[in-house]
Amino acid sequence: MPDVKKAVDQVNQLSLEKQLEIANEKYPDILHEERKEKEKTLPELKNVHGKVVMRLAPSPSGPLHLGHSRLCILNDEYVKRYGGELILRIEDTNPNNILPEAYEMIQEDCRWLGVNFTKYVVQSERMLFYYETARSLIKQGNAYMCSCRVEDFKRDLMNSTACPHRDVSPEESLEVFESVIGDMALTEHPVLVIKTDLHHPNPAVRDWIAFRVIEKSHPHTGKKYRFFPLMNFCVAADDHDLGLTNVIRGTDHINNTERQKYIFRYLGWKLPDYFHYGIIHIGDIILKTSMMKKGIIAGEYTGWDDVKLATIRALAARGYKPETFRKYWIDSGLNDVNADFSWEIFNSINRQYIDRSSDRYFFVNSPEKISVLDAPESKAHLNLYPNDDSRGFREYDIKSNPTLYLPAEDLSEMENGSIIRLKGLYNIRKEDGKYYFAGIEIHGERKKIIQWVGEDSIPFTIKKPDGNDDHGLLEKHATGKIGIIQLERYSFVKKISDSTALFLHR
RNA sequence: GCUCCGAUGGUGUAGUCCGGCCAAGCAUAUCGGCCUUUCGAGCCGACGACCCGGGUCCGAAUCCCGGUCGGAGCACCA
Repeated sequence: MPDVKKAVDQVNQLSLEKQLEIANEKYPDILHEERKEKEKTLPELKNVHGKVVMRLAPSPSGPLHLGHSRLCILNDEYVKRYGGELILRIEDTNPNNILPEAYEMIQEDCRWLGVNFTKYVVQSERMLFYYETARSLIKQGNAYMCSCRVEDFKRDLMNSTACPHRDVSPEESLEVFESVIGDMALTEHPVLVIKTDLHHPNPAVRDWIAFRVIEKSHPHTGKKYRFFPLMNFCVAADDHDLGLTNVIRGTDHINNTERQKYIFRYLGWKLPDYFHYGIIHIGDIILKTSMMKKGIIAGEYTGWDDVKLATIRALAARGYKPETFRKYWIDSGLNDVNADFSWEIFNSINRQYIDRSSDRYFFVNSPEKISVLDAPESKAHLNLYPNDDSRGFREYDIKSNPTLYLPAEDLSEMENGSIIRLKGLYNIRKEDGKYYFAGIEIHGERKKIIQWVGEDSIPFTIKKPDGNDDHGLLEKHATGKIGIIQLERYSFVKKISDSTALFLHR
Protein backbone atom coordinates (compact mmCIF):
# COMPACT_ATOMS: atom_id res chain seq x y z
CA MET A 1 0.00 0.00 0.00
CA PRO A 2 2.68 2.56 0.80
CA ASP A 3 4.10 1.90 -2.65
CA VAL A 4 0.77 2.58 -4.22
CA LYS A 5 0.36 5.83 -2.39
CA LYS A 6 3.82 6.87 -3.36
CA ALA A 7 3.15 6.16 -7.00
CA VAL A 8 -0.13 8.04 -6.93
CA ASP A 9 1.53 11.01 -5.29
CA GLN A 10 4.21 11.01 -7.93
CA VAL A 11 1.69 11.02 -10.72
CA ASN A 12 -0.30 13.76 -9.07
CA GLN A 13 2.81 15.94 -8.98
CA LEU A 14 2.73 16.09 -12.75
CA SER A 15 0.57 18.55 -14.62
CA LEU A 16 -2.57 17.32 -16.28
CA GLU A 17 -0.98 17.84 -19.68
CA LYS A 18 2.02 15.81 -18.69
CA GLN A 19 -0.17 13.04 -17.35
CA LEU A 20 -2.17 12.94 -20.54
CA GLU A 21 0.98 12.89 -22.59
CA ILE A 22 2.38 9.90 -20.75
CA ALA A 23 -0.90 8.10 -20.83
CA ASN A 24 -1.19 8.68 -24.54
CA GLU A 25 2.23 7.27 -25.18
CA LYS A 26 2.22 4.27 -22.95
CA TYR A 27 -1.36 3.34 -22.23
CA PRO A 28 -3.53 4.68 -25.06
CA ASP A 29 -6.33 2.30 -24.09
CA ILE A 30 -7.31 3.97 -20.85
CA LEU A 31 -8.09 7.24 -22.55
CA HIS A 32 -10.41 5.71 -25.10
CA GLU A 33 -12.64 4.35 -22.43
CA GLU A 34 -15.28 6.97 -23.34
CA ARG A 35 -18.28 5.46 -21.77
CA LYS A 36 -20.61 5.17 -24.66
CA GLU A 37 -24.10 5.76 -23.53
CA LYS A 38 -25.50 2.32 -23.86
CA GLU A 39 -29.05 2.34 -25.07
CA LYS A 40 -30.90 0.40 -22.47
CA THR A 41 -32.60 -2.71 -23.70
CA LEU A 42 -35.12 -5.15 -22.37
CA PRO A 43 -33.81 -8.40 -20.89
CA GLU A 44 -33.99 -11.53 -22.97
CA LEU A 45 -37.19 -13.48 -22.66
CA LYS A 46 -36.82 -16.97 -21.29
CA ASN A 47 -37.84 -20.02 -23.24
CA VAL A 48 -37.80 -18.46 -26.66
CA HIS A 49 -37.38 -20.97 -29.44
CA GLY A 50 -37.31 -19.26 -32.78
CA LYS A 51 -40.17 -16.95 -33.53
CA VAL A 52 -42.62 -15.85 -30.89
CA VAL A 53 -46.34 -15.31 -30.86
CA MET A 54 -47.48 -12.70 -28.37
CA ARG A 55 -50.61 -10.71 -27.79
CA LEU A 56 -52.27 -7.56 -26.57
CA ALA A 57 -55.62 -8.26 -25.01
CA PRO A 58 -57.50 -5.12 -24.05
CA SER A 59 -61.19 -4.96 -23.32
CA PRO A 60 -63.04 -2.48 -25.51
CA SER A 61 -64.34 -0.40 -22.64
CA GLY A 62 -62.57 2.67 -23.96
CA PRO A 63 -59.46 3.79 -25.82
CA LEU A 64 -56.02 2.74 -24.62
CA HIS A 65 -54.42 4.70 -21.80
CA LEU A 66 -50.93 5.22 -20.46
CA GLY A 67 -51.08 1.97 -18.49
CA HIS A 68 -51.98 -0.05 -21.56
CA SER A 69 -49.15 1.52 -23.50
CA ARG A 70 -46.66 -0.41 -21.41
CA LEU A 71 -48.08 -3.78 -22.34
CA CYS A 72 -48.33 -2.75 -25.97
CA ILE A 73 -44.75 -1.54 -26.18
CA LEU A 74 -43.25 -4.47 -24.30
CA ASN A 75 -44.98 -7.07 -26.42
CA ASP A 76 -44.18 -5.14 -29.57
CA GLU A 77 -40.52 -4.87 -28.62
CA TYR A 78 -40.17 -8.60 -28.10
CA VAL A 79 -41.95 -9.50 -31.29
CA LYS A 80 -39.67 -7.10 -33.12
CA ARG A 81 -36.63 -8.64 -31.47
CA TYR A 82 -37.41 -12.30 -32.01
CA GLY A 83 -39.64 -12.05 -35.02
CA GLY A 84 -43.07 -13.56 -35.09
CA GLU A 85 -46.61 -12.49 -34.59
CA LEU A 86 -48.30 -9.86 -32.46
CA ILE A 87 -51.98 -10.46 -32.01
CA LEU A 88 -54.37 -7.73 -30.99
CA ARG A 89 -57.18 -9.57 -29.31
CA ILE A 90 -60.23 -7.60 -28.26
CA GLU A 91 -61.72 -9.14 -25.15
CA ASP A 92 -65.36 -8.26 -25.50
CA THR A 93 -67.24 -11.08 -23.85
CA ASN A 94 -68.83 -8.83 -21.28
CA PRO A 95 -71.59 -6.90 -23.08
CA ASN A 96 -71.98 -4.71 -20.01
CA ASN A 97 -68.54 -3.27 -20.46
CA ILE A 98 -68.24 -2.27 -24.09
CA LEU A 99 -67.83 1.07 -25.79
CA PRO A 100 -68.63 0.36 -29.45
CA GLU A 101 -66.19 2.99 -30.71
CA ALA A 102 -63.38 1.43 -28.72
CA TYR A 103 -62.71 -1.34 -31.25
CA GLU A 104 -61.54 1.28 -33.72
CA MET A 105 -59.92 3.55 -31.15
CA ILE A 106 -57.74 0.78 -29.77
CA GLN A 107 -56.34 0.03 -33.21
CA GLU A 108 -55.67 3.70 -33.83
CA ASP A 109 -53.91 4.00 -30.49
CA CYS A 110 -51.70 1.01 -31.29
CA ARG A 111 -50.75 2.43 -34.65
CA TRP A 112 -49.97 5.79 -33.14
CA LEU A 113 -47.69 4.11 -30.62
CA GLY A 114 -45.92 2.35 -33.47
CA VAL A 115 -47.17 -1.01 -32.26
CA ASN A 116 -47.68 -3.15 -35.31
CA PHE A 117 -50.05 -5.97 -34.57
CA THR A 118 -50.07 -8.58 -37.29
CA LYS A 119 -53.41 -10.15 -36.50
CA TYR A 120 -56.68 -8.79 -35.17
CA VAL A 121 -59.04 -11.05 -33.25
CA VAL A 122 -62.39 -10.23 -31.69
CA GLN A 123 -63.53 -12.68 -29.06
CA SER A 124 -67.24 -12.19 -29.55
CA GLU A 125 -66.77 -13.65 -33.03
CA ARG A 126 -65.39 -16.84 -31.55
CA MET A 127 -68.29 -17.88 -29.36
CA LEU A 128 -68.86 -21.20 -31.11
CA PHE A 129 -65.25 -22.13 -30.49
CA TYR A 130 -65.66 -21.36 -26.79
CA TYR A 131 -68.83 -23.44 -26.65
CA GLU A 132 -67.03 -26.34 -28.27
CA THR A 133 -64.19 -26.08 -25.79
CA ALA A 134 -66.67 -25.95 -22.94
CA ARG A 135 -68.39 -29.11 -24.19
CA SER A 136 -65.08 -30.97 -24.16
CA LEU A 137 -64.46 -29.99 -20.56
CA ILE A 138 -67.97 -30.94 -19.50
CA LYS A 139 -67.72 -34.32 -21.18
CA GLN A 140 -64.47 -34.96 -19.35
CA GLY A 141 -66.20 -34.15 -16.10
CA ASN A 142 -63.87 -31.18 -15.58
CA ALA A 143 -66.61 -28.58 -15.79
CA TYR A 144 -70.16 -28.50 -14.49
CA MET A 145 -73.25 -26.39 -14.66
CA CYS A 146 -74.22 -24.81 -11.37
CA SER A 147 -77.28 -22.85 -10.37
CA CYS A 148 -76.48 -22.16 -6.75
CA ARG A 149 -77.08 -18.73 -5.36
CA VAL A 150 -73.95 -16.55 -5.53
CA GLU A 151 -73.57 -16.43 -1.76
CA ASP A 152 -73.90 -20.19 -1.41
CA PHE A 153 -71.39 -20.81 -4.14
CA LYS A 154 -68.84 -18.51 -2.53
CA ARG A 155 -69.42 -19.93 0.91
CA ASP A 156 -68.82 -23.45 -0.37
CA LEU A 157 -65.54 -22.39 -1.93
CA MET A 158 -64.33 -20.77 1.25
CA ASN A 159 -65.22 -23.93 3.16
CA SER A 160 -63.74 -26.21 0.51
CA THR A 161 -67.06 -28.01 0.25
CA ALA A 162 -68.67 -29.15 -2.98
CA CYS A 163 -71.96 -27.70 -4.13
CA PRO A 164 -74.73 -30.15 -5.09
CA HIS A 165 -74.10 -29.63 -8.80
CA ARG A 166 -70.46 -30.53 -8.70
CA ASP A 167 -71.12 -34.22 -8.85
CA VAL A 168 -73.91 -34.41 -11.40
CA SER A 169 -73.04 -36.54 -14.40
CA PRO A 170 -71.33 -34.99 -17.42
CA GLU A 171 -74.35 -35.92 -19.52
CA GLU A 172 -76.70 -34.05 -17.26
CA SER A 173 -74.44 -30.99 -17.14
CA LEU A 174 -74.09 -31.06 -20.89
CA GLU A 175 -77.85 -31.12 -21.24
CA VAL A 176 -78.20 -28.05 -19.05
CA PHE A 177 -75.40 -26.36 -20.98
CA GLU A 178 -77.09 -26.96 -24.33
CA SER A 179 -80.35 -25.61 -23.03
CA VAL A 180 -78.70 -22.44 -21.80
CA ILE A 181 -76.93 -21.72 -25.07
CA GLY A 182 -80.16 -22.56 -26.89
CA ASP A 183 -83.05 -20.15 -27.16
CA MET A 184 -85.35 -21.54 -24.49
CA ALA A 185 -86.61 -19.15 -21.88
CA LEU A 186 -84.58 -19.48 -18.71
CA THR A 187 -86.10 -19.77 -15.28
CA GLU A 188 -82.72 -19.47 -13.60
CA HIS A 189 -79.29 -18.24 -14.62
CA PRO A 190 -76.86 -21.11 -14.21
CA VAL A 191 -73.11 -20.77 -14.66
CA LEU A 192 -70.46 -23.09 -16.03
CA VAL A 193 -67.81 -23.88 -13.45
CA ILE A 194 -64.31 -25.24 -14.06
CA LYS A 195 -63.40 -27.90 -11.54
CA THR A 196 -60.01 -27.34 -10.00
CA ASP A 197 -59.23 -28.31 -6.42
CA LEU A 198 -61.58 -27.39 -3.63
CA HIS A 199 -58.70 -27.70 -1.20
CA HIS A 200 -56.31 -25.53 -3.15
CA PRO A 201 -54.56 -23.37 -0.54
CA ASN A 202 -55.36 -20.28 -2.55
CA PRO A 203 -59.11 -19.72 -2.47
CA ALA A 204 -58.80 -17.70 -5.66
CA VAL A 205 -57.84 -20.82 -7.57
CA ARG A 206 -60.62 -23.11 -6.34
CA ASP A 207 -63.47 -23.98 -8.74
CA TRP A 208 -63.98 -20.89 -10.85
CA ILE A 209 -66.72 -19.64 -13.07
CA ALA A 210 -66.20 -19.85 -16.80
CA PHE A 211 -69.55 -18.75 -18.31
CA ARG A 212 -72.49 -16.74 -17.09
CA VAL A 213 -75.76 -15.61 -18.60
CA ILE A 214 -76.04 -12.01 -19.75
CA GLU A 215 -79.30 -11.22 -21.50
CA LYS A 216 -78.19 -7.76 -22.60
CA SER A 217 -77.68 -7.22 -26.31
CA HIS A 218 -74.03 -7.31 -27.37
CA PRO A 219 -72.91 -4.43 -29.63
CA HIS A 220 -71.44 -6.91 -32.11
CA THR A 221 -73.54 -10.02 -31.87
CA GLY A 222 -76.82 -8.61 -30.66
CA LYS A 223 -79.01 -11.17 -28.95
CA LYS A 224 -77.47 -14.12 -30.75
CA TYR A 225 -75.69 -15.34 -27.62
CA ARG A 226 -76.55 -15.04 -23.97
CA PHE A 227 -74.09 -17.44 -22.33
CA PHE A 228 -70.84 -15.48 -22.25
CA PRO A 229 -67.43 -16.83 -21.28
CA LEU A 230 -65.45 -14.98 -18.64
CA MET A 231 -61.92 -13.74 -19.16
CA ASN A 232 -60.10 -16.72 -17.69
CA PHE A 233 -61.90 -19.12 -19.96
CA CYS A 234 -61.41 -17.29 -23.26
CA VAL A 235 -57.87 -16.34 -22.44
CA ALA A 236 -56.94 -19.97 -21.95
CA ALA A 237 -58.84 -21.15 -25.00
CA ASP A 238 -57.51 -18.37 -27.22
CA ASP A 239 -53.94 -18.43 -26.00
CA HIS A 240 -53.83 -22.05 -27.05
CA ASP A 241 -55.82 -21.73 -30.23
CA LEU A 242 -53.86 -18.71 -31.45
CA GLY A 243 -50.58 -20.44 -30.68
CA LEU A 244 -49.19 -18.05 -28.08
CA THR A 245 -45.61 -18.86 -27.16
CA ASN A 246 -44.90 -16.17 -24.59
CA VAL A 247 -47.24 -14.22 -22.41
CA ILE A 248 -46.06 -11.21 -20.48
CA ARG A 249 -48.44 -9.35 -18.22
CA GLY A 250 -48.75 -7.81 -14.80
CA THR A 251 -48.53 -9.60 -11.47
CA ASP A 252 -52.20 -8.87 -11.01
CA HIS A 253 -52.73 -11.84 -13.32
CA ILE A 254 -50.74 -14.40 -11.36
CA ASN A 255 -53.79 -16.10 -9.92
CA ASN A 256 -55.53 -15.98 -13.27
CA THR A 257 -52.62 -17.83 -14.79
CA GLU A 258 -53.00 -20.56 -12.18
CA ARG A 259 -56.65 -20.86 -13.03
CA GLN A 260 -56.03 -20.93 -16.75
CA LYS A 261 -53.45 -23.66 -16.39
CA TYR A 262 -56.19 -26.09 -15.36
CA ILE A 263 -57.77 -25.82 -18.77
CA PHE A 264 -54.45 -26.38 -20.49
CA ARG A 265 -53.89 -29.44 -18.35
CA TYR A 266 -57.35 -30.90 -18.89
CA LEU A 267 -57.15 -30.55 -22.63
CA GLY A 268 -53.53 -31.57 -22.92
CA TRP A 269 -52.45 -28.25 -24.36
CA LYS A 270 -48.91 -26.95 -24.29
CA LEU A 271 -48.51 -23.97 -21.99
CA PRO A 272 -47.03 -20.73 -23.25
CA ASP A 273 -44.22 -19.28 -21.20
CA TYR A 274 -45.63 -16.79 -18.70
CA PHE A 275 -43.87 -13.81 -17.24
CA HIS A 276 -45.47 -11.48 -14.73
CA TYR A 277 -43.97 -8.07 -14.20
CA GLY A 278 -44.58 -5.65 -11.37
CA ILE A 279 -47.36 -3.18 -11.67
CA ILE A 280 -46.45 0.44 -12.16
CA HIS A 281 -48.69 2.75 -10.27
CA ILE A 282 -49.50 5.88 -12.20
CA GLY A 283 -50.62 8.77 -10.05
CA ASP A 284 -51.87 12.32 -10.52
CA ILE A 285 -54.14 11.55 -13.42
CA ILE A 286 -57.34 9.70 -14.16
CA LEU A 287 -56.76 6.24 -15.53
CA LYS A 288 -59.87 4.22 -14.85
CA THR A 289 -61.91 3.87 -17.99
CA SER A 290 -65.17 3.81 -16.08
CA MET A 291 -64.29 7.09 -14.37
CA MET A 292 -63.40 8.70 -17.66
CA LYS A 293 -66.62 7.57 -19.24
CA LYS A 294 -68.60 8.93 -16.33
CA GLY A 295 -66.82 12.28 -16.56
CA ILE A 296 -67.37 12.53 -20.27
CA ILE A 297 -71.07 11.89 -19.89
CA ALA A 298 -71.24 14.41 -17.07
CA GLY A 299 -69.55 16.99 -19.30
CA GLU A 300 -66.60 17.20 -16.96
CA TYR A 301 -64.28 16.18 -19.82
CA THR A 302 -64.61 17.25 -23.42
CA GLY A 303 -64.03 13.72 -24.66
CA TRP A 304 -61.60 10.80 -24.56
CA ASP A 305 -58.78 13.16 -25.48
CA ASP A 306 -59.44 15.73 -22.74
CA VAL A 307 -56.23 17.26 -21.30
CA LYS A 308 -57.11 15.96 -17.87
CA LEU A 309 -57.06 12.33 -18.99
CA ALA A 310 -54.17 9.93 -19.47
CA THR A 311 -55.48 8.21 -22.55
CA ILE A 312 -52.97 7.74 -25.35
CA ARG A 313 -54.98 10.14 -27.48
CA ALA A 314 -55.08 12.80 -24.77
CA LEU A 315 -51.34 12.60 -24.22
CA ALA A 316 -50.80 12.64 -27.98
CA ALA A 317 -53.00 15.71 -28.24
CA ARG A 318 -50.88 17.47 -25.63
CA GLY A 319 -47.69 16.77 -27.55
CA TYR A 320 -46.20 13.60 -26.11
CA LYS A 321 -44.37 11.58 -28.74
CA PRO A 322 -44.70 7.85 -29.42
CA GLU A 323 -40.94 7.51 -28.95
CA THR A 324 -41.32 8.83 -25.42
CA PHE A 325 -43.66 6.02 -24.47
CA ARG A 326 -41.36 3.45 -26.00
CA LYS A 327 -38.21 4.70 -24.36
CA TYR A 328 -39.85 5.12 -21.00
CA TRP A 329 -41.24 1.60 -20.89
CA ILE A 330 -38.03 0.05 -22.17
CA ASP A 331 -36.08 1.94 -19.53
CA SER A 332 -38.48 0.74 -16.86
CA GLY A 333 -37.64 -2.82 -17.77
CA LEU A 334 -39.38 -5.97 -16.69
CA ASN A 335 -38.95 -5.83 -12.97
CA ASP A 336 -41.26 -7.99 -10.92
CA VAL A 337 -41.37 -5.33 -8.25
CA ASN A 338 -44.18 -2.82 -8.29
CA ALA A 339 -43.08 0.73 -8.86
CA ASP A 340 -44.34 4.26 -9.27
CA PHE A 341 -44.62 5.91 -12.63
CA SER A 342 -42.42 8.99 -12.85
CA TRP A 343 -43.85 11.92 -14.77
CA GLU A 344 -40.55 13.66 -14.14
CA ILE A 345 -38.63 11.11 -16.15
CA PHE A 346 -41.38 10.68 -18.72
CA ASN A 347 -41.40 14.43 -19.33
CA SER A 348 -37.65 14.61 -19.46
CA ILE A 349 -37.60 11.98 -22.19
CA ASN A 350 -40.28 13.79 -24.13
CA ARG A 351 -38.35 17.05 -23.82
CA GLN A 352 -35.41 15.42 -25.59
CA TYR A 353 -37.61 14.51 -28.52
CA ILE A 354 -39.39 17.82 -28.93
CA ASP A 355 -36.89 20.47 -27.91
CA ARG A 356 -35.13 20.91 -31.21
CA SER A 357 -38.26 21.15 -33.27
CA SER A 358 -40.04 23.57 -30.95
CA ASP A 359 -39.93 27.25 -31.75
CA ARG A 360 -39.81 29.67 -28.84
CA TYR A 361 -42.40 32.34 -28.15
CA PHE A 362 -43.33 34.71 -25.36
CA PHE A 363 -46.38 34.10 -23.25
CA VAL A 364 -47.09 36.25 -20.23
CA ASN A 365 -49.16 34.48 -17.64
CA SER A 366 -51.19 36.77 -15.34
CA PRO A 367 -49.88 39.86 -17.10
CA GLU A 368 -49.38 43.24 -15.48
CA LYS A 369 -49.62 46.30 -17.69
CA ILE A 370 -46.81 48.79 -17.33
CA SER A 371 -45.47 51.85 -19.11
CA VAL A 372 -41.74 52.13 -19.64
CA LEU A 373 -40.73 55.73 -19.04
CA ASP A 374 -37.89 57.52 -20.81
CA ALA A 375 -37.71 54.69 -23.36
CA PRO A 376 -36.58 55.47 -26.91
CA GLU A 377 -38.11 53.91 -29.96
CA SER A 378 -36.62 50.41 -30.35
CA LYS A 379 -36.61 47.19 -32.26
CA ALA A 380 -36.94 43.82 -30.59
CA HIS A 381 -35.07 41.01 -32.27
CA LEU A 382 -35.65 37.48 -31.08
CA ASN A 383 -34.64 34.04 -32.31
CA LEU A 384 -37.29 31.49 -33.06
CA TYR A 385 -34.76 29.02 -31.68
CA PRO A 386 -31.80 29.94 -29.50
CA ASN A 387 -28.42 30.22 -31.21
CA ASP A 388 -29.82 29.29 -34.59
CA ASP A 389 -30.42 32.25 -36.86
CA SER A 390 -31.40 29.99 -39.72
CA ARG A 391 -34.67 29.23 -37.99
CA GLY A 392 -35.75 32.85 -38.32
CA PHE A 393 -36.76 35.65 -36.01
CA ARG A 394 -39.61 37.40 -34.29
CA GLU A 395 -39.24 41.14 -34.73
CA TYR A 396 -41.21 43.97 -33.22
CA ASP A 397 -41.11 47.73 -33.51
CA ILE A 398 -41.49 49.17 -30.07
CA LYS A 399 -42.44 52.81 -29.85
CA SER A 400 -41.05 55.22 -27.29
CA ASN A 401 -42.42 54.99 -23.77
CA PRO A 402 -44.37 51.86 -24.71
CA THR A 403 -47.06 50.00 -22.88
CA LEU A 404 -45.91 46.43 -22.18
CA TYR A 405 -47.27 43.43 -20.36
CA LEU A 406 -44.99 41.54 -17.98
CA PRO A 407 -45.50 38.61 -15.64
CA ALA A 408 -46.97 40.11 -12.48
CA GLU A 409 -44.97 37.71 -10.39
CA ASP A 410 -41.62 38.88 -11.74
CA LEU A 411 -42.54 42.53 -11.20
CA SER A 412 -43.62 41.99 -7.63
CA GLU A 413 -40.32 40.29 -6.89
CA MET A 414 -38.35 43.33 -8.08
CA GLU A 415 -36.87 45.42 -5.34
CA ASN A 416 -36.83 49.17 -5.54
CA GLY A 417 -34.00 50.33 -7.78
CA SER A 418 -33.33 46.90 -9.23
CA ILE A 419 -32.88 46.24 -12.93
CA ILE A 420 -34.40 43.50 -15.01
CA ARG A 421 -33.78 42.56 -18.65
CA LEU A 422 -36.58 42.28 -21.16
CA LYS A 423 -35.31 39.57 -23.43
CA GLY A 424 -34.44 40.84 -26.90
CA LEU A 425 -35.30 44.43 -26.02
CA TYR A 426 -33.73 46.46 -23.21
CA ASN A 427 -33.36 46.78 -19.47
CA ILE A 428 -35.81 48.44 -17.13
CA ARG A 429 -35.42 49.72 -13.61
CA LYS A 430 -38.09 49.78 -10.95
CA GLU A 431 -38.33 53.02 -9.01
CA ASP A 432 -41.16 53.76 -6.59
CA GLY A 433 -43.55 51.49 -8.42
CA LYS A 434 -42.68 52.97 -11.80
CA TYR A 435 -40.53 51.48 -14.53
CA TYR A 436 -37.79 53.32 -16.38
CA PHE A 437 -35.67 52.55 -19.38
CA ALA A 438 -32.29 51.37 -18.11
CA GLY A 439 -30.10 50.90 -21.16
CA ILE A 440 -29.78 48.34 -23.89
CA GLU A 441 -26.54 46.64 -22.91
CA ILE A 442 -26.84 42.92 -22.35
CA HIS A 443 -23.59 42.37 -20.60
CA GLY A 444 -22.35 43.72 -17.38
CA GLU A 445 -23.96 42.77 -14.12
CA ARG A 446 -25.94 39.58 -14.34
CA LYS A 447 -29.61 40.45 -14.56
CA LYS A 448 -32.73 38.40 -14.54
CA ILE A 449 -34.05 38.04 -18.05
CA ILE A 450 -37.77 37.81 -18.57
CA GLN A 451 -40.28 37.55 -21.37
CA TRP A 452 -42.71 40.35 -22.26
CA VAL A 453 -45.39 41.15 -24.79
CA GLY A 454 -46.61 44.36 -26.37
CA GLU A 455 -50.02 45.85 -26.91
CA ASP A 456 -50.48 43.84 -30.10
CA SER A 457 -50.40 40.57 -28.14
CA ILE A 458 -53.31 38.17 -28.10
CA PRO A 459 -55.38 36.83 -25.20
CA PHE A 460 -54.37 33.23 -24.74
CA THR A 461 -55.46 30.32 -22.59
CA ILE A 462 -53.44 27.29 -21.60
CA LYS A 463 -55.53 24.29 -20.67
CA LYS A 464 -53.83 22.32 -17.96
CA PRO A 465 -54.29 18.70 -16.87
CA ASP A 466 -55.07 19.73 -13.31
CA GLY A 467 -58.01 21.79 -14.53
CA ASN A 468 -56.54 25.14 -13.46
CA ASP A 469 -56.21 26.85 -16.79
CA ASP A 470 -53.78 29.73 -17.18
CA HIS A 471 -54.82 32.95 -18.88
CA GLY A 472 -52.49 35.53 -20.31
CA LEU A 473 -51.14 37.12 -23.46
CA LEU A 474 -49.27 35.53 -26.34
CA GLU A 475 -46.93 37.50 -28.59
CA LYS A 476 -48.36 38.41 -31.95
CA HIS A 477 -45.74 36.59 -33.99
CA ALA A 478 -47.17 33.23 -32.87
CA THR A 479 -50.38 33.87 -34.74
CA GLY A 480 -51.13 31.10 -37.18
CA LYS A 481 -48.54 28.81 -35.64
CA ILE A 482 -49.95 25.41 -34.66
CA GLY A 483 -48.20 22.57 -32.85
CA ILE A 484 -45.66 22.13 -30.11
CA ILE A 485 -43.88 25.31 -29.09
CA GLN A 486 -41.97 26.42 -26.07
CA LEU A 487 -43.31 29.42 -24.25
CA GLU A 488 -40.11 30.74 -22.78
CA ARG A 489 -39.85 30.51 -19.01
CA TYR A 490 -43.31 29.01 -18.90
CA SER A 491 -43.53 25.56 -20.46
CA PHE A 492 -43.83 23.50 -23.58
CA VAL A 493 -47.37 23.54 -24.92
CA LYS A 494 -49.24 22.29 -27.94
CA LYS A 495 -50.87 25.27 -29.61
CA ILE A 496 -54.17 24.23 -31.12
CA SER A 497 -55.56 27.60 -32.14
CA ASP A 498 -54.74 31.30 -31.92
CA SER A 499 -56.43 31.50 -28.55
CA THR A 500 -55.66 28.15 -26.96
CA ALA A 501 -52.92 25.67 -26.19
CA LEU A 502 -52.75 22.46 -24.22
CA PHE A 503 -50.19 22.28 -21.47
CA LEU A 504 -47.46 19.74 -22.14
CA HIS A 505 -44.71 19.99 -19.54
CA ARG A 506 -41.96 22.31 -18.35
C1' G B 1 -57.75 -13.48 7.40
C1' C B 2 -55.90 -16.79 3.21
C1' U B 3 -52.37 -17.44 -1.15
C1' C B 4 -48.26 -15.53 -3.55
C1' C B 5 -44.43 -11.95 -4.44
C1' G B 6 -40.81 -8.37 -3.53
C1' A B 7 -37.14 -4.88 -0.89
C1' U B 8 -30.49 -0.94 -4.51
C1' G B 9 -29.84 6.94 -3.46
C1' G B 10 -35.68 11.76 -3.56
C1' U B 11 -37.56 8.99 -8.09
C1' G B 12 -36.92 5.12 -12.02
C1' U B 13 -33.49 1.37 -12.98
C1' A B 14 -28.47 -1.96 -13.85
C1' G B 15 -26.20 -5.82 -11.14
C1' U B 16 -29.02 -10.85 -7.90
C1' C B 17 -30.36 -16.83 -11.52
C1' C B 18 -24.23 -18.90 -12.14
C1' G B 19 -20.84 -14.99 -4.82
C1' G B 20 -15.06 -12.08 -6.29
C1' C B 21 -14.07 -7.64 -12.30
C1' C B 22 -19.53 -3.57 -7.44
C1' A B 23 -15.19 0.89 -2.19
C1' A B 24 -22.15 -0.43 -6.75
C1' G B 25 -23.23 1.72 -13.29
C1' C B 26 -27.04 4.74 -15.84
C1' A B 27 -31.15 8.10 -16.05
C1' U B 28 -33.97 11.79 -13.57
C1' A B 29 -34.24 15.36 -9.72
C1' U B 30 -31.43 18.77 -6.63
C1' C B 31 -27.07 21.92 -5.95
C1' G B 32 -22.63 24.31 -8.02
C1' G B 33 -19.57 25.80 -12.52
C1' C B 34 -19.11 26.83 -17.95
C1' C B 35 -21.98 28.39 -22.05
C1' U B 36 -26.34 31.03 -23.21
C1' U B 37 -30.38 37.54 -24.15
C1' U B 38 -35.46 31.30 -21.08
C1' C B 39 -36.09 28.77 -15.08
C1' G B 40 -34.92 25.35 -22.20
C1' A B 41 -30.64 22.73 -24.60
C1' G B 42 -25.44 21.39 -24.21
C1' C B 43 -20.83 20.50 -21.35
C1' C B 44 -18.29 19.77 -16.44
C1' G B 45 -18.62 18.72 -11.27
C1' A B 46 -21.06 17.62 -6.49
C1' C B 47 -24.72 15.22 -3.58
C1' G B 48 -26.91 10.62 -2.74
C1' A B 49 -28.49 3.63 -2.14
C1' C B 50 -27.53 -2.45 -1.44
C1' C B 51 -34.41 -2.81 4.66
C1' C B 52 -32.73 -4.99 9.71
C1' G B 53 -30.49 -9.19 12.36
C1' G B 54 -28.14 -13.75 12.17
C1' G B 55 -25.71 -17.79 9.20
C1' U B 56 -22.50 -20.15 5.13
C1' C B 57 -17.89 -18.62 2.87
C1' C B 58 -11.12 -16.62 2.18
C1' G B 59 -14.99 -13.35 0.10
C1' A B 60 -22.22 -11.70 0.20
C1' A B 61 -26.15 -6.40 -3.00
C1' U B 62 -25.90 -11.52 -4.82
C1' C B 63 -26.79 -17.91 -1.27
C1' C B 64 -29.68 -19.68 3.57
C1' C B 65 -32.80 -18.54 8.04
C1' G B 66 -35.60 -15.03 11.00
C1' G B 67 -37.75 -10.20 11.42
C1' U B 68 -39.68 -5.65 9.54
C1' C B 69 -41.87 -3.08 5.74
C1' G B 70 -44.28 -2.86 1.07
C1' G B 71 -47.22 -4.96 -2.88
C1' A B 72 -50.59 -8.26 -5.85
C1' G B 73 -54.68 -11.49 -5.83
C1' C B 74 -58.86 -13.74 -3.13
C1' A B 75 -65.62 -10.97 -8.82
C1' C B 76 -71.12 -14.48 -12.38
C1' C B 77 -64.59 -7.42 -14.48
C1' A B 78 -60.48 -7.54 -17.69
